[in-house]
Amino acid sequence: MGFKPTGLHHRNLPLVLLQARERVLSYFRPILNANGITEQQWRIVRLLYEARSLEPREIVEACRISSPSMSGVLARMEELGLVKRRRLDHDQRRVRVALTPRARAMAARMAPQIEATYRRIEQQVGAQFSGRLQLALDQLLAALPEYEPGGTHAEGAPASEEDDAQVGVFDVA
Amino acid sequence: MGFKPTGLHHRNLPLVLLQARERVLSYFRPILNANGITEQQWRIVRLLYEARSLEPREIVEACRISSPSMSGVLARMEELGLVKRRRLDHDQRRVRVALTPRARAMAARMAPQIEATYRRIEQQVGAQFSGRLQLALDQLLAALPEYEPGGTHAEGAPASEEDDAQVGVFDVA
DNA sequence: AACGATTTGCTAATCTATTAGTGAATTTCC
DNA sequence: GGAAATTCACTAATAGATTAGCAAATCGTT
Repeated sequence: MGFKPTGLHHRNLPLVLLQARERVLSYFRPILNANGITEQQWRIVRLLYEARSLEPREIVEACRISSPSMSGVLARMEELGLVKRRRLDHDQRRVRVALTPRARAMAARMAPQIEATYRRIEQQVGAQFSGRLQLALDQLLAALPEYEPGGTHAEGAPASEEDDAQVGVFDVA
Repeated sequence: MGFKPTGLHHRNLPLVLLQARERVLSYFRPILNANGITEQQWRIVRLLYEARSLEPREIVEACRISSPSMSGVLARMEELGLVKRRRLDHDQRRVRVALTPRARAMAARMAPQIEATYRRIEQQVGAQFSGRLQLALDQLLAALPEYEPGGTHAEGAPASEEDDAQVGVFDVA
């Protein structure tokens, strides 16, 4: 048989995750475009819509936007009148970011469209499957610590092939 | 209770997928960096390592890199001696891309490291869970068609809340 | 109080993404 | 056979990612 010995037996998991993300995102992109907002900007708007105000490093962590990028993103958003930044009194290094009333109004206007889109997606793939996928991703993030190239101390409890029945959520009948 | 009526009841699924992808990718990034190759370049190298030669539009589709980006990416890779491009005789528009021997050697050298990293990840999260997550992502991609803003014709069989038992793979006991 | 180390936000340079648009070659339809 | 539409690769402009590095403020220790 035309078997090619590439030695790569595993699928490209980061690529599959990228494909899944882009597929889902294709349903939301029209909403973002209609509101003249980028993907990253929406992640920040949505976060601040629920958290009221945060510091840049917290937004960086939650939205997975790199610190250098965040600087420019927040500057543009302030320019657009979406957020306002103010220095903290007791620590002049730090900054507090919050949505402007205009941005809050936009988020309130977008929320029902976003929710309706999630319902549409759940209709396509099944609500139960959708929920279980969410859970699976959460479990992955919980079980798989961020890898740091220099870190010699192994964190997180490794789950072996034998004892992963304790994970439980995806057990088949 | 301090309940905030934001109207956003669903988690940010694209963000969770992004977090999962970046978490997994953090394990592979050192390998890519050690070989002086970017993420996108590795996706292309890996694809061509198994497919021998492809046309740009096929690589665009498989690697989720936009067509305009692909032009620059391939030009840089050709500059670096990773790929070679040649026009097709019977159709002067089209191009055929293949790895150089040097790039094939690099891929062969990287393959065992990549595989070892997958085994390490499976040790952390459990091999069964890892396999089921792969399946879940494949099912999502199969059940959820790409959304196109102008498309009036609904494709793909929608799975309702009631009949999603047919999905089967994630059924609990 | 002062020193060094850390944290925080920022800038700079290079690469990639996104969107729009151009030109050339091919296919389709008449 | 020829015109129109489509396909394909590429270019240009703006935004974001990545890496490295910097200055200022704070913290910890002495």
